[in-house]
Amino acid sequence: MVLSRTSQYAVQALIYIATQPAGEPVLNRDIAERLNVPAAYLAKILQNLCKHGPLDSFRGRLGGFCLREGMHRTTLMQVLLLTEGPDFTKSCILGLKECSDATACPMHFKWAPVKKKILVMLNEMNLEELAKAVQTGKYRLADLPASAMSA
Amino acid sequence: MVLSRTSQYAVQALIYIATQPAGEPVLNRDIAERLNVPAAYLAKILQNLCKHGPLDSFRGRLGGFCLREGMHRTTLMQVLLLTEGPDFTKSCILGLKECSDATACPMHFKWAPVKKKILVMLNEMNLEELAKAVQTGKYRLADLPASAMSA
DNA sequence: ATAATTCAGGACAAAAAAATCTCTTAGGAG
DNA sequence: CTCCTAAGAGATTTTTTTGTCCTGAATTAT
Repeated sequence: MVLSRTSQYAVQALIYIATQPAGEPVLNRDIAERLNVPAAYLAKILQNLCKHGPLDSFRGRLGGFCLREGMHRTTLMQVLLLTEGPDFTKSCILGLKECSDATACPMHFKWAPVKKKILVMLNEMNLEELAKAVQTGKYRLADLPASAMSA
Repeated sequence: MVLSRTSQYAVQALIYIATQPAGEPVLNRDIAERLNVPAAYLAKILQNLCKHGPLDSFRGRLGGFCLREGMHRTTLMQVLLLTEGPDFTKSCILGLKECSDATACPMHFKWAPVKKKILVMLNEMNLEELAKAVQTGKYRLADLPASAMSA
């Protein structure tokens, strides 16, 4: 329901990075291990988030990925527009190309307000908040991590 | 966002069948044409809806697909549990296997009420209602059908 | 009976999504 | 300067989803 694996990995990774000390790059390898996600695949996703999104990358020793300056407030909506594509918010639940108040599918008027709620929620949630939630220890970013918890 | 193509086709087809006179089987070919959907693929989906769902099928001349007796009130939730699988309602937005109030992902408590609304909506919408909406002519089931409208 | 029609069912093919591999490029440390 | 490390980038593979094809079984009209 709702998100592609790619988007899920992206969001998880960004939240994880946001939990780490700003300015200290996080290794792809460590993120992948922590989230229990394929490292090579995650690398592609992070690459993309660097090109068009809130991430910055550094090569070589002490390299890794960081949130760019001021990007802690990046919303999930902004992330998902990158990972799911720009039509993310527009799609009709029945898959019609054209579905608006004027040309509506039979679910449109029931679905529209619910969809609105989803979009509001995604616009309200940002990485910093989510990271803080994780840092309380009450929430988990991945299934039974098996490895170390962060400070 | 939200539904697989398979589910979209299934819902569209069921609504279309529900708009047709009860007891008069509708041809797969006609549904596919009306919805502008690949016929052979739709056939598989309808087959599945016959085995486990609200549809009934008849072979030979005068054959086709009908809603079973009493199945006009089938909800979208019932349909989607078939097409998306029984875990449809359980899935975590971040993809965690385990995500409940006790073991929550960082989005869980924001997402849960919205998800609830989606599930309520899906439980409230049934084929009969949706079919009636379509019959008013104010809603469309497919993109620019090009072929005939039903009576 | 026979032919025509329609769904059933399995094998197969194409496309998309997810995941892997390999090599290159850049940066830091000795 | 050289080596090591980590991301960049492209090709490739695997898996899943979507879509096609063909043959068989059931039903009905002739």
